[in-house]
Amino acid sequence: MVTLKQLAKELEVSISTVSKALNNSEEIGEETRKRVKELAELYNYKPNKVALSLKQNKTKTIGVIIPDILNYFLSKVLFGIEREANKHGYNIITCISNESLEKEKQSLELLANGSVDGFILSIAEETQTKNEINHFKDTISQGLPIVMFDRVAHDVRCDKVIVDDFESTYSATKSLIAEGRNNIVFISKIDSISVGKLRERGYNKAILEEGQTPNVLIIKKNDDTQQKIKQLYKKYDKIDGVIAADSASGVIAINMARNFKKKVPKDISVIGFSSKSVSNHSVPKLTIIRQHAKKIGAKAAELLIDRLQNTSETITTEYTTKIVKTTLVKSKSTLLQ
Amino acid sequence: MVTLKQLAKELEVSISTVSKALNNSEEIGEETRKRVKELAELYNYKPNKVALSLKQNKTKTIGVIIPDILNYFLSKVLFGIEREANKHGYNIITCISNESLEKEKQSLELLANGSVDGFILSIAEETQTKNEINHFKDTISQGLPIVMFDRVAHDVRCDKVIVDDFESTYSATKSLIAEGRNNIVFISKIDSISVGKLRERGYNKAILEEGQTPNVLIIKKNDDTQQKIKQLYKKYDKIDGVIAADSASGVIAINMARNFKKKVPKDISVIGFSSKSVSNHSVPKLTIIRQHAKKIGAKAAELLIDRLQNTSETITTEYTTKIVKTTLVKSKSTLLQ
DNA sequence: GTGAAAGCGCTAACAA
DNA sequence: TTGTTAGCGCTTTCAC
Repeated sequence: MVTLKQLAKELEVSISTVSKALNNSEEIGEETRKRVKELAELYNYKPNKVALSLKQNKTKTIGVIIPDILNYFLSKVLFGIEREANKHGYNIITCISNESLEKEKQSLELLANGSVDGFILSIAEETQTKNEINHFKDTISQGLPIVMFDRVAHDVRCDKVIVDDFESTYSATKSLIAEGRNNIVFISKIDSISVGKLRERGYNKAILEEGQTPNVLIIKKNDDTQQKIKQLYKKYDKIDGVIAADSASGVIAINMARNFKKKVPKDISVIGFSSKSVSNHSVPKLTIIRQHAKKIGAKAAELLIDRLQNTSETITTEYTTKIVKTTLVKSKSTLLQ
Repeated sequence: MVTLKQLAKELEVSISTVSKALNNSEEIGEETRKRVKELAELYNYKPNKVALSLKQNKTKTIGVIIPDILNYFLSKVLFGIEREANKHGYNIITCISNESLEKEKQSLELLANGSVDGFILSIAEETQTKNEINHFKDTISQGLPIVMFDRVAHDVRCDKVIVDDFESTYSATKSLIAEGRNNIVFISKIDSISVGKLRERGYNKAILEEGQTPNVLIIKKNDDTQQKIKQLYKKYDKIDGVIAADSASGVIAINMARNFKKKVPKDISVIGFSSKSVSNHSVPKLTIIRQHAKKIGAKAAELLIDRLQNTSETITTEYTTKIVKTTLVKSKSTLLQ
């Protein structure tokens, strides 16, 4: 990489002249500016990012910590973050906590050494079950702002972007009830995280309001989802509706239904929290609750960057919690229009 | 963040003393070392990463450019890269080219300003169709090593990690033939990228060797995969085998087969390039060609880091192409054991 | 055993 | 209009 020094030497001017010329300073004469720029162009000069970061005490880099990169929703949020960040000239350093508290702590500490200007994260499962939040508080008090999305800790004072998990599950359940279903089961592989619990509560509320009895199937990490759903259908042959809290269960519920001579959506309706591309995996396609993952990511990035750029009175600014509303996208796994 | 300067001031010693003490230099007296370390501990001192990078002219950061973060295989490779990189004390900056040549170029240029020590990437679709490779060559000649994985450019001299696409598709096709299938169709949504072409060739070779006629269904980006597969089944009712080049088509082929009263695997066998978790989306589960994505990522990271650390005679070192062999993982969508 | 000083690449206040 | 200098945080050589 060419440096200012080398350009200066070759042009026989001082380093600061070169620097100013390249930054279009009015101080520098037309003629010199032109010469400098030409040489810089020729050598494909690019200001050294590291030096700039050191000088300006900011890196234009965001640390993103996500629990699981193989989760479609989370990847999509990451996508949204990356795009929005890029738009504002920020890069992202990605760490994967792998649902582990320890790794999450490490990542936070490792990047809190000047590598990034702030964090965007979704909390690891272990962190949620152990209810640990001190590492977040420490980071924030070191002056590094955090924006949490999806799985958030309400006791940490920071910006947040969340989904209306409770309401959307409530109304999805209601819509199945409106179809005339009265044996609706709730299937969840994400029982242990906050959003999973919220969704279950939304389902419960809707069911109880109708005087029906909740029926919940929790699938654990190492369970065989197909087996579990098969057993469910075997045990309750009256099931006529499924609300799936995760992206796979809904698809599997549809595909498995045929083994029990249940026609979808004639005999049973299915709605899942999933994405368009996964909803394609079942025949008929799954009706989904879309979470607008990209938008969540973009919003999180926007909030963080706003905060980073309002250097002045960061302290006084109140923290925001933005709710990104879900959308029910109807496919052929449900009856209602 | 506390700096050496602040520690030095408080301890009433010089900055260099503090630095040396923290680095366990033998030059510094036992007593002083202890005092320094205690204060550093107290203030939770961490050496500023940016300053270190500037001083040592390396960032311990790897730039990763992937075409599509929503592709399960690519995300999984990213996971492998991240884990291996972390193990060696490296962080990763992720850029998503979104299959665009322009974005790929930009990312490369943007990070080639001292932000990273080298790159790991898989080539964007547009880059492959336009057969552009100069941006890679430029980056390498600037002294930033590149490791390519999966979709590689053979004309660029750099380390590569690839899958045995041709051979594995060839032998998967052969295995269906061995089951007695003689109307095997090849379905691909990744026609335009190098690996897609290799897989198709592997299929063709196996089919032609048996004197059968290849039958290929190409699905374009905006096509409805379910519709396409439905039409296929309608048009060729003799189909008794499917080789799917991408992760979704195999799953859909299975789930759609039932609409045509085809029993899987009695009447039709299906094999797809996919992952364990997606293979679960079909009933019965899809037999897959596993690509060991995490291993590919880990290997790529290993190759890059090796090269970065052999500072001495990088030039003389020959470039490696590592082939990570796939594994056929049998489920209930095929007959053979 | 400890400290002063240079230098990594850059910007910017100040001097000329 | 151009140059000198200091300084961002750190390591390291060399002097004391």
